[in-house]
Amino acid sequence: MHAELQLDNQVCFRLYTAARLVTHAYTPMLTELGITYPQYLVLMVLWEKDCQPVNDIAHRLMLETNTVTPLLQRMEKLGIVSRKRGEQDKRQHLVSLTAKGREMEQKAYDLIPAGMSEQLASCPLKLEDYQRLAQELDSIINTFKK
Amino acid sequence: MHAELQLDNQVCFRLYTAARLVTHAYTPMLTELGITYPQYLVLMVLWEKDCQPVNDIAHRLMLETNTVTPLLQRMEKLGIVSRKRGEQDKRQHLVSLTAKGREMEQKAYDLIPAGMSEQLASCPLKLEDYQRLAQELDSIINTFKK
DNA sequence: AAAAATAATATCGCGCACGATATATTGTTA
DNA sequence: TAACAATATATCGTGCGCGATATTATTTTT
Repeated sequence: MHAELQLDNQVCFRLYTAARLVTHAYTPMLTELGITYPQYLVLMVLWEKDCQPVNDIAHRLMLETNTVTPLLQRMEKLGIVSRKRGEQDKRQHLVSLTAKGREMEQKAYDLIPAGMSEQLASCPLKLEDYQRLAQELDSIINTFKK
Repeated sequence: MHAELQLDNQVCFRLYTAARLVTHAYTPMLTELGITYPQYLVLMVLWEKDCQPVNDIAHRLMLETNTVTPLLQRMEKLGIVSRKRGEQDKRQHLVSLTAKGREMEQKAYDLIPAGMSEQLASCPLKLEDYQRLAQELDSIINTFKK
């Protein structure tokens, strides 16, 4: 009977559930693009700045490289990124978008914002709520990041 | 150059990251208990009400049964839950805590709130922020749940 | 410059999470 | 009551996510 151990009092459980459900809401659009949500995150990183080493991508997404490496290998098989050894530092693997990977930006822009805002129509939160939510999540992320 | 596709503008990426990092913060305490975070969630469900069918546990955690079944099988191997066929409905598997599973509630109470509040000390959010955050996450969860 | 430490990436193993499918039991309908 | 639909759970395959460890290349120290 410890109130601290009740599921309904857990912010972490809500984060865990909200993240799963919102990520899941992306899948119809992402399936049309032929990718998963983590792969979409990698694409966003590369659309911002092409040709980055594995470490930089991992840091940007706050993931371990042993998560990102297999992710990139799968994306390479899909033909959306290519990897080549660094010239000055041969330990690095530089990851670049292929033509297909670059073209997916426009498709994503056509599908995803519309698809998500449609699903969010019934959500009572307003723009300012999302902005504050983003700030509070950033506080939490900063508290726990290494 | 689509602002909608920039990582920094994504609430979903923040949810995904915050959930990962906060869950990760539980691991030192959970390792001491010998369980994982999803297993801890199942325990919280059973501490609230012992002896539940797989479906009820899955609904409470908003997970699919094909996620929960293997989770429970692992927990059975660990000796923290037991499963028996339902009497009136032989399709059901009723999941109950073992003595070990029940004893873990006190251990969890001793370890987890203290361990988490220690790590949260440097987080600028106040009690009222967490309460509003919980409400907003509930709005999001309600919007996307089936 | 050889040896040791560090850094970048990869590999392995395990536990989720879930779509698709299978199996057994119960409920419903013709 | 026999056929059919629905329900509860399980199994299988794939993709994360990460701790532990390995490999190769670079940097630092002796």
